[in-house]
Amino acid sequence: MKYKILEKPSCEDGYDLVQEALRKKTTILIFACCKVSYEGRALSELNWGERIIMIKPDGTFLIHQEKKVEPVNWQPPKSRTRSYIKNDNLFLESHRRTPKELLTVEIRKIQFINYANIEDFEELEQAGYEKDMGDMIMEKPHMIEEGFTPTAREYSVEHGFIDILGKDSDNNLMVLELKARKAGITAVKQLRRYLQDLENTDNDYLKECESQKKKIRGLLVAPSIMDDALELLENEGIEFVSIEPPRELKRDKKVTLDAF
Amino acid sequence: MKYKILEKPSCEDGYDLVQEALRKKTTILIFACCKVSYEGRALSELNWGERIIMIKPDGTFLIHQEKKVEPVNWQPPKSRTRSYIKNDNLFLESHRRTPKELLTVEIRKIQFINYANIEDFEELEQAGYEKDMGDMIMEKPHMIEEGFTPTAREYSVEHGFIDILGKDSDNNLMVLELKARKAGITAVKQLRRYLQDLENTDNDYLKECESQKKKIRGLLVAPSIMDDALELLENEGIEFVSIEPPRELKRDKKVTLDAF
DNA sequence: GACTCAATATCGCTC
DNA sequence: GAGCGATGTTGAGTC
Repeated sequence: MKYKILEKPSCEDGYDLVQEALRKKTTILIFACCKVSYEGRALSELNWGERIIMIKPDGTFLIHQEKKVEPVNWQPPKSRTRSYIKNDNLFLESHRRTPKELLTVEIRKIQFINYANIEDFEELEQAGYEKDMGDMIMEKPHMIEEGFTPTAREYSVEHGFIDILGKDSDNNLMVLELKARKAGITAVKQLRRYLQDLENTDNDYLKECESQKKKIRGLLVAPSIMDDALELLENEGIEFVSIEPPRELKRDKKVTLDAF
Repeated sequence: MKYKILEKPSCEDGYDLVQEALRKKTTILIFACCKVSYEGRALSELNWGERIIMIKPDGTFLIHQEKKVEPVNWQPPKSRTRSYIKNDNLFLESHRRTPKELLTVEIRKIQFINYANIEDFEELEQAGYEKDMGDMIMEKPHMIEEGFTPTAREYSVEHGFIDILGKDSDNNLMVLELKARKAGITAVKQLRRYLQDLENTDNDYLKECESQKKKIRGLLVAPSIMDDALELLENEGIEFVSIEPPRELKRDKKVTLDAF
């Protein structure tokens, strides 16, 4: 059966449906008056009120109030759900091992409850992120400037990773910090710290640069930059390169490639 | 009416129910075969498949697949939902102004659809966070050590805010960095940066400290600490104080206080 | 499993 | 509305 719905069932009938749904590994939706308590990484209590409960076949457990994107309480995938009747109420428990977390829902009045056998074989295709930008720049380094040659990606320094490291046509070292959205002052500070890290590092290549009087150029690469960030960047002698993150889905790309 | 459910309705009937639900500002749940596209801060496409759609009266729009805690696509509160019929299919659009974002769902087969008038006047009560730790330490400073006196909270320095600033019994300056969970190396680095910031700041009190040969003590306060963080901390001459975040709900506290 | 980093992060708070 | 920090962040990739 694809799905089953019970309207205003007793807690006992609700319990039977939950058991059936868990056995069949289906997705459960409940609209009910409930009370919620959580203990684990933190501690929380939510008094009686109506909410929507969703339990997914992967163990995910969500409780939504009528506001906000985020669930008021939840458990992550691989949590174990069990249910029982106590004092005529329906209890749902979701348990996680590491870290030890327990979510307990006490239901006293079910408005409706259902389970659904979801058939979905598709995955989200997306674009427009920092990684896509990095991929694009590695493929087409001339987007940064003529003669730019990337030499490393995710290059580790004291305070983090430099997104892209490379050389310009004069063999100056170039340090690229990528942002997929409008760059703020934090992005400039981050890049500044990486540049300091590089200067403090004992690195043969850098020593060679120094002996040849090569510069280290810092470049912030983003679609746009905030005013205060631009000011700090100019004071620090860092350059700004405006590049939009690629807005092309892989599927579109694949289609384009297939055409040739 | 508290709620309404339609099983396997036509897209036209589904459209009517959506319109009614939007007018009544209720929460909508739909289990249907749909196709989703999003364009805004990023870009995404999700091909035909069955999902659960939730639209809340605050404008929140969620699309859940059968896995994960996070929705596969969504819009935040205050988004505007509209619906229409095109090519015999039901379209749902959720639009946001700033930043400009559009989520479009095309539904070709509805398994069930309902709206629910949720009554919920409760808010989540929680404990076990960094803020609770700070409150506790401000109330009971001797938890840090005998003679500790807090002087400021959220004290602003170049790279951020010092959680708690204070003095020990010898009038040495104490800089506390709080973490509600196991402290990692980033917490130590953060504290180290704040200490550097303080030393670089032109501050009368600090000058006075210097003239009196007072020290600046950095303290990382957390329930526990990772090995590498402990190593760095010891090298930096920073102290570690183990304190568990308070696990007491405000309601419990209130009851306790009322008892006296 | 632990660690690191990005995210359409979301959310609450301050300015 | 922008900016900043915390989050039971989640999720993905790497080691």
